Amino acid sequence: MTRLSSEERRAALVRAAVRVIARSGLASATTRAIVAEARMPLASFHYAFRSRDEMIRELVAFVVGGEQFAILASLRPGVDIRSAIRAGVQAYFDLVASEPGREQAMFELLHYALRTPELADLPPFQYGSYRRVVVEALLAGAAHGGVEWSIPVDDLARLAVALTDGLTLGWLADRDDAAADRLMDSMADALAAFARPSTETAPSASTAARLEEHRS
Amino acid sequence: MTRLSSEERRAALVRAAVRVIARSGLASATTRAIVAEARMPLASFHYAFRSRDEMIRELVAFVVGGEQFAILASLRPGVDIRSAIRAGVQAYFDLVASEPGREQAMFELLHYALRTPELADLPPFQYGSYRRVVVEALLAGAAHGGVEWSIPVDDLARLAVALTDGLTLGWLADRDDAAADRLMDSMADALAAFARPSTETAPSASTAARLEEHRS
DNA sequence: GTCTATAAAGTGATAGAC
DNA sequence: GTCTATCACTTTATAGAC
Repeated sequence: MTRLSSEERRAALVRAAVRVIARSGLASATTRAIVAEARMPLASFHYAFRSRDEMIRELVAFVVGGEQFAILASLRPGVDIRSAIRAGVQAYFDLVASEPGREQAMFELLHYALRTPELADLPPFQYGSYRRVVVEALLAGAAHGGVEWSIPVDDLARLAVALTDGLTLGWLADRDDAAADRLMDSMADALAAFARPSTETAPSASTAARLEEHRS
Repeated sequence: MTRLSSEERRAALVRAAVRVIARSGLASATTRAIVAEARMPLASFHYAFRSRDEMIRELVAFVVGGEQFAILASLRPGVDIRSAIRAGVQAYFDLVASEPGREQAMFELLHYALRTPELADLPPFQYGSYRRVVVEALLAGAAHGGVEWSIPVDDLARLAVALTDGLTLGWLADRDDAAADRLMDSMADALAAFARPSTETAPSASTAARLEEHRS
């Protein structure tokens, strides 16, 4: 093994931890369970990480960064904004339904971080990251649909994230697929109600302006 | 002490556990921490409860039952439905903001129950209970405001619960009061959009009919 | 450098003295 | 009935053999 294995070991432990947490919950993700999943001896854990919390910090950054392509990948140009939103929400929900443990893990990590002072910076990072993805999707959707948003896109993103969180929690609680389907219809209606026909002749210029505004 | 103290002890331990969980999280709510909070010897815990999970089961029923008066108490007859919704959401949020640990505790209990097969019936009970309260509030609000809902009230309640869950999680993550305020405006707009002028001449009759329908 | 073996501090649950 | 004392086990983290 080369010296590079130190960095690789950290990554392997993080990936193993993600699997353990998704399968059995954060409380079951002991250092023993993680090294067993990664097929390593116990001491390797503290060889790679100073503490369990240090690994969790790296794990959150890893998972939050990776989770966000599904929605963006579901964007389809040329459809009306209500359909685009409905499809995007469906894509997110399909991801949740196909791997519920993964989404449960994200919530468990949030609540653990909220209770751990050393990890206090993770929740704002996690939700800031969610909103940034949704802002991009909303701007792209508006541009494709020839509409503009009647409230600041940051505020609309907050609403959309709140809705998806609520959708997820409600479905995790009772696993009612039909109810989730109806809820997604309502979500699409509610969000699309904030769209109005674009006043700009060049939609892309409007989009660029909002992007600039968002960067401030 | 009379024989009644057995029942009282259970209640005292549950109340102590609620305080410990709200203050320090579910993971810190060990049997030792709970009996210390209740000023009891350790053995009293297993004298009152067969196991820690048995107490958590009783705790969830206790807290879910008690949490629900704030929204209903905020109902004000005679105002338009959008204002009524906005005020109800604000009342809920004020409760969350005044005691964030309590709401965090509800989420932690949900996720713990989702990971504990013996407690699998608690999440549906918890969210069913939330929705039942919101259904009542929505029906009362519609009756007072002279409107009716354009989608089944059960579905609208699901949307409302999703929104409040998302509002709570987002605020817990970054504690942005101003953003929460704007989000509550959007929530009220979104929910009020599902109201339309009542077609019935007697709103109370319509309300009674829907209540009957809901009981089926 | 790597890992076995162990330390030190918790945990839920009980046996047995009062 | 009540509670002290303790069991059996698990946890994170590390010392020290290889």
